[in-house]
Amino acid sequence: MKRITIYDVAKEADVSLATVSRVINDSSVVREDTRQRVQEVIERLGYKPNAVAQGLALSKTTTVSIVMSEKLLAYNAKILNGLMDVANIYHYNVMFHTTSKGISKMQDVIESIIKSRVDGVIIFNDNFSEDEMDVLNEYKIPMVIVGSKVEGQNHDHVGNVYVDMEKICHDMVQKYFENGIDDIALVEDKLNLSMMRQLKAGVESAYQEVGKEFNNYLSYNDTYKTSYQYFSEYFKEHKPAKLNIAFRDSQAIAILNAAREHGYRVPEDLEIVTILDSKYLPMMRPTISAFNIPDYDMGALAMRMLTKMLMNNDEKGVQKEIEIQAAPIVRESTR
Amino acid sequence: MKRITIYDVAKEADVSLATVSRVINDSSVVREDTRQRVQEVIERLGYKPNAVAQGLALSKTTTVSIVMSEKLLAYNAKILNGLMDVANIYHYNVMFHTTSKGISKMQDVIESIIKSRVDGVIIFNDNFSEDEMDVLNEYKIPMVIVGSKVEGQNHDHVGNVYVDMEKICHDMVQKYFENGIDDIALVEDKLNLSMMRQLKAGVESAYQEVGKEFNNYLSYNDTYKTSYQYFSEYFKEHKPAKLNIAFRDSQAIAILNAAREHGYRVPEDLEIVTILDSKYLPMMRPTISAFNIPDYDMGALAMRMLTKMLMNNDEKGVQKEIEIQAAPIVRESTR
DNA sequence: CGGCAAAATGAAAATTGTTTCATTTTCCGT
DNA sequence: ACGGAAAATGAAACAATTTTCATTTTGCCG
Repeated sequence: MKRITIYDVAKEADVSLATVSRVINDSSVVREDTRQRVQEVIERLGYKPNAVAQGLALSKTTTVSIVMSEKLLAYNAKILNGLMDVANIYHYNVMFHTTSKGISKMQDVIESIIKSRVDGVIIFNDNFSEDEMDVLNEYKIPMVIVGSKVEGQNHDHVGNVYVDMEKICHDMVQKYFENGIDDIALVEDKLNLSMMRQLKAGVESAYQEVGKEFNNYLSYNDTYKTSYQYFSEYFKEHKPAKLNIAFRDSQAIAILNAAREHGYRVPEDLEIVTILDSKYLPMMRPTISAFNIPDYDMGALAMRMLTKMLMNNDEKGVQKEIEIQAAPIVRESTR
Repeated sequence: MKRITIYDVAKEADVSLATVSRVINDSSVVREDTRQRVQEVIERLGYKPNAVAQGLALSKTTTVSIVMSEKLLAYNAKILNGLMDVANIYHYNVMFHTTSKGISKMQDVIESIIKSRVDGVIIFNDNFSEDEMDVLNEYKIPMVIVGSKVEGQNHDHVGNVYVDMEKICHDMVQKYFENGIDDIALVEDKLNLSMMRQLKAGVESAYQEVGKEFNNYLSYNDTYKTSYQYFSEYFKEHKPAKLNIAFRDSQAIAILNAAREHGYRVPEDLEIVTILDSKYLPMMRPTISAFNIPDYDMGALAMRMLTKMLMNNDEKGVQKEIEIQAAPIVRESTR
């Protein structure tokens, strides 16, 4: 009933532990006939090395942690797919951590990351403070931060894969100015705060450049339903702005549905664009414009960066910062 | 630069390893003043127990594995949230595994689960064969299978949390019969094969009961786009069935958009219902009917079941089978 | 066939905890 | 203050591997 250990294999094959260990780890210094003998015993007994003991002996768990908020997870499974595929390719295990209000705080996650002795961590920029980063940094756990640009960090073993939405949003607004449109509204959001900041910065700077101030913020609603109700009310008293910038699909759809039910036409009376693309946008009538942010690739690149950092112990020659380009996807809701 | 171990703490606090271990584990047999002294040293040195060494010493990792296909993950992040929340409550770590065609096969996942010595596993019914279950079962790793009913298994440490769609689908079709409608079409899907089987079985049995045979299957298309194109073509030559049953949102939306563009009215000319609900269904015009499957709860219940199995070593008194009830959500696309 | 280098193997220490069992200390009643 | 029981502590074994260093075996050359 006991699990089979390296001892059992050694005894059965009449060799020492060291030799068994060597054949497990493909060490080249073992003679071909003994390798085969040991291998045969391993298979016959169904021996599987204990990764826990290996981890202890090697001070290396071949495991990386991924931490993201549950909200983000629900919205962004594709980035997780990218992370997982690359982790699998390099045979890393992944410990998965989520933060959610009430149940699991960042503090606890960090605690368990440290105790688990994972080799590295992937962490999403949002709801993750400077202090928390410093804690992990003290333990010299290589990490890559995904999502948006980390400012002013100069830590040696921290990588960063991000999209910069600021410029692209700035340029979009500028283009509307060129076409004589400056009646723009922006829906606040809390899904990804750091990206939201970039968005706001981009829009505001475009306004500043023409000597105006932007402050047409529409207030945040967590769900589609409340958002839709809000806009339904809002459009009773206000004419929609000519261009409406949302952050995620449900907000954009809320504007679309509410506006149309008030008799407005999209895109003739108002245009709608959202930052985060989703597969549902092309299903709407009219289809809704967005930006293409290659989530899967971001995940894949981030994990690849981390594996590189883990392999190069010296950490030379590993690019530690990658900016992903977003591209506008023009559909029927803008022109 | 070296990590602080229990030895360092013991020496600094002038006690034995055993005592330090006892204060870490809240053993009650240590005197209050020495506990405080040790605790103070632990904090001063910033000692964090090494979970890997603990795992080795205890033959227990306080870690559970979750395995699901990437496709399912993209569709069903909520169930993962349920799993994670409960895992966090009981302070279990989670190893996350995905299967994806090409990159990571179930075989490899099982291999790494065994090597990692996790305490238990949560696994989704789909693309997971009887044989594979047997392998895990040989290692006596407690597991709960989520998603749909596991037939004919009688293994001692296997739990099952599932929805049974068969009856509810059967009843739905029956109701349409009562209203004189028997012109029904069903869209094939491969997202969750076992659930799809239930769906088919339910529909077919309803037909059989009235002495007819059901075989109006519409073919499977992986994406919204191909699905939409398919229905656009299809409706050129065929009149839509009176009731169209899809499996997931994108298929239902494809039917909706294609049908309307051919001048059909929903729900007057055709009704549409989909098995899996999604938050986008209420955003459509008309809104689309579905079934409420409480994903979050399913995840939470599954993980709770597993934690119970892990705590009751005897495994008595743990309910090992839970059937979740689905409920129809009637929106505008049916009546 | 002896000698020697190279290759293969093994013994033992190291990794960081937990736990059992023996020993020491404390506390209590007298 | 003493005996004995109870409580606290410590020494050592144990968990399953890797790795270093010493030892043995092999192979080759003269």
